[in-house]
Amino acid sequence: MVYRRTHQVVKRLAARRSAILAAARDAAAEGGMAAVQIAPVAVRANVAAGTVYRYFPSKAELISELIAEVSRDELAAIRRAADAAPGPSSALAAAVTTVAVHVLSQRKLAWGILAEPVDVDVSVSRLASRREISGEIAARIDAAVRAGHLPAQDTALAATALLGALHESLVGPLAPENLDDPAKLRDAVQTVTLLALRAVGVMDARARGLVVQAVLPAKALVGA
Amino acid sequence: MVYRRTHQVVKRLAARRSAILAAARDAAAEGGMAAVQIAPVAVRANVAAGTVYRYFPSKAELISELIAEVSRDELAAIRRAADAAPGPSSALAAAVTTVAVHVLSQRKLAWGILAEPVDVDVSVSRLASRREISGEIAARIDAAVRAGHLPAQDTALAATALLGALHESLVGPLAPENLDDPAKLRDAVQTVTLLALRAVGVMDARARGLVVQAVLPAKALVGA
DNA sequence: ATCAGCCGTGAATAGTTGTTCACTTCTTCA
DNA sequence: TGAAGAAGTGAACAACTATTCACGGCTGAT
Repeated sequence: MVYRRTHQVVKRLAARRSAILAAARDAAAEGGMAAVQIAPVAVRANVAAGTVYRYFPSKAELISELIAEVSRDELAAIRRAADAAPGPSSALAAAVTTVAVHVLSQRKLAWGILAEPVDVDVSVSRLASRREISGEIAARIDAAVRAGHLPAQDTALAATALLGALHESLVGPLAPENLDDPAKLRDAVQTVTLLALRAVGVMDARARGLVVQAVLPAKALVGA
Repeated sequence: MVYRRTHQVVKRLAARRSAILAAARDAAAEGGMAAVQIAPVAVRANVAAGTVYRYFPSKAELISELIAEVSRDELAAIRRAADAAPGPSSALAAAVTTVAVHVLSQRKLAWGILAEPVDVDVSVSRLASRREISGEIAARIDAAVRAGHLPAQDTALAATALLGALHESLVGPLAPENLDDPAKLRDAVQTVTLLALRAVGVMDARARGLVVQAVLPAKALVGA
C-alpha cells in the first residue's frame, strides 16, 4: 500500500466527526430533533451531505450518538452534584435540582432528547440513556430510604415519575412562559424540586430546607 | 335546483364522518399517532382516500378533532369522579386516579394524544386540550388548598407536574412492562397516586388512606 | 514526481405520504 | 325517467428528505 493514515489525518477525521456531532447538537438545541436533518447539519459542519455518511452509517446512528453524548454529560453532572451533598436526602435534592437546571438551560435540546418523536432505531438508544438517568435517581432515592429518611417504596417507578414531573412542568408545552427571567427560573426549580421531594415522602418542612440548600450551589450552573 | 340533502343523507354523512374519526382513533390506539395516515384510516373506514378530504380539510384537522374528542371524554370522566368524592382531598385523589386508569387502559392512544410528536397545526389543538385537563386538576388542588388541607402553592405548575409524573411513569418508555396483569396495574395506579398526593403536600399517612378510597371505585373502570 | 487509495462532493435516486382532481356513481326532484 | 348536482373514487401528483455513488481532488509512501 502506498497510503496510510497519518496521525495528522486521524486527528482531522476525529475533529470532523466532532464537528458533525456538534452541528447536530446545535441544530437540536435550536429547533428540536426535527431540525436535525442531514443537509442542514452538513451545512453547519461545513461539509457536504455525503460526507456525513462517511462518519455515520445513518441518521439514526448520528442521533443515537448525540443522545448518548448529552445523556453522558447529564449523568456526570447529576453524580457530581449528588456526591458533593452531605447526606442521602441532600444528595437526592441535589440530583433533582441538577436535572431541573440542566433541562431548563437547554430546553429545546432537552425536549428533543427526551420526548420528541423519532424512529424506532433511535428510541432504543434513547431508552438506554433515559434508563441510566432514571436509575441514578432511583439509586439516590434508595439510599435515602435505606438511611431511614424516606418510607419504603418502588424506587424505579418513583424515579420515573419524578423525571416525568420535571420534564413536563419545565419543558413541556404547559411550562411557564417567561422562564428566561432568572428569578422566575429559580422559583420554578425550587417549586418543582419541592414537589419531587415531597412526592417520595420527605416531610414538607424538611423538604423546604433541602430545596434551599440544593438550589444555592445550582444557581451557579444557571449563570454558566 | 333538483337536488337537496334529505334527512337520510344528512344522517349518512354524519355517520361516515364519525366512522372516519373512529377509524383514526382505532389507528391511534393501535400504533400511535404515526399510524394515523390518510390511506390506512380510509381503508379502516371503508372509504377512499379522497373521501376523507370531503369531511376534513386536512390531516391536521382530522387529528385535531380526534384529540379534542378524546380529551373531552377524559375531562368529563375526571369531573364525574371528582364531583362524586366527599371532600376536596378525596376529589383530588379521585381525579388523579381517574387519569391514571384512563391512561393505562388506552396506553398507545394516550401516548399519541399526549406526547407523540405531531406538526405545528396539531400542537395548537393538543395544547388547548391539555390545558383544560391540567386546569381541572389545578382547580382541584386549589380547592384542597382553600379547604386548608394543603399548603399554599403554584397550583398550575403542580398540576402540570402531576400529569407529567402520571404520564411518564405509566405510559412512558420506562413504564413497567407487565401492566396487563390487573394486580400490577392496580399497584401502579396506587403507587403513582400516592406519589402525586404527597407531592402536593398531603401527609403520607393521610395520603395512603385517600389512595385506597379513590382506587376502589376506579377499579370498576379498569375492568370496563 | 508519481501513483494507489482514501476523502469529500453534491446531484441524482428512492421511498414515503399528504393532497388534488377528472371522472364515475348515486341521490333527489320535476 | 331524466337532468342537475352532490358524493365517492383512486390514480397521479407534489413535497420532503434520507441515502447513494461516480467522480475529482488530496494525502502519503516510494
